[in-house]
Amino acid sequence: MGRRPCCSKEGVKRGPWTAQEDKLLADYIRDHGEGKWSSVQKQAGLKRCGKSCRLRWLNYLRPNIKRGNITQDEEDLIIRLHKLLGNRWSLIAGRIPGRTDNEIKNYWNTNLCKKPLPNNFVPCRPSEEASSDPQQEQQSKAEDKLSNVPKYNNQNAESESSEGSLSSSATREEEDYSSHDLWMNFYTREMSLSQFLDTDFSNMSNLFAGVIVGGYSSTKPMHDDDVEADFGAQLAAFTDLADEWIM
DNA sequence: AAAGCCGCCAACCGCTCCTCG
DNA sequence: GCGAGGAGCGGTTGGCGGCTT
Repeated sequence: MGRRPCCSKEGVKRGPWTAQEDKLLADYIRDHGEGKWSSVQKQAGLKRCGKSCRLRWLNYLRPNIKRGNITQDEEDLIIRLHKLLGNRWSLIAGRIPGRTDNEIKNYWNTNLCKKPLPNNFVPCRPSEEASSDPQQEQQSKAEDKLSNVPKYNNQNAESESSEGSLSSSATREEEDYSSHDLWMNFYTREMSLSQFLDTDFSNMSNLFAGVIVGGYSSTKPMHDDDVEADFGAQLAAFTDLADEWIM
């Protein structure tokens, strides 16, 4: 295949993990804690590279991991978060207690990617030509900015979920918000994060809403500098507010 | 029964980001 | 400021099991 192994050292084992290897890794992390992956190989007596150990721990051995059976609520949340964050699987996973980025990514690619989603939302990978499109480039910058949003810790995520408004049975606001109204309600805390994420952004016209809806869709107009400036300001405010979510 | 196909998912790779000296 | 090494992330691959022909 021509692929270079991630660990060039001789004697580093690859492929499926055995129960014995799992035990060695789990014991090591129990005694020494997470991190220092590069020293795991030496100190735990594993013939695995640090990256492999880290992946195995995060995706399989870590406590409180839920496996399989993605619920309808979780699926709804994944769709909404993907709408908001794009392919930021680790960010999405950070907001869904017990799920790993790898599992969510796999679930998306094998299930949700095939499902028809509302509006003009394009859930799968961005098209190749996107990078050469100025509008797409602007959006890409916006997504980069959004990627700075820090992780929403699990307790917060759970408390959000427990409010019930993230569930599929949540009652949607019938109002056709302008994005400004939406933004002011969210900003003044009259609207919770759950309600914010539950909003039907497709009814909104301006760029901010477009980015939230958009993911990788390419239908957003970009006409003049004022619109761009407004978009930038809202996006910056959004990022700042996101910082507060985890406080 | 067997061969081929397909979907799922664990694991790997390459890249970027972060930290530290 | 810069480079090296480690950590983390997203895209991709490949093995395996189930299904179809």
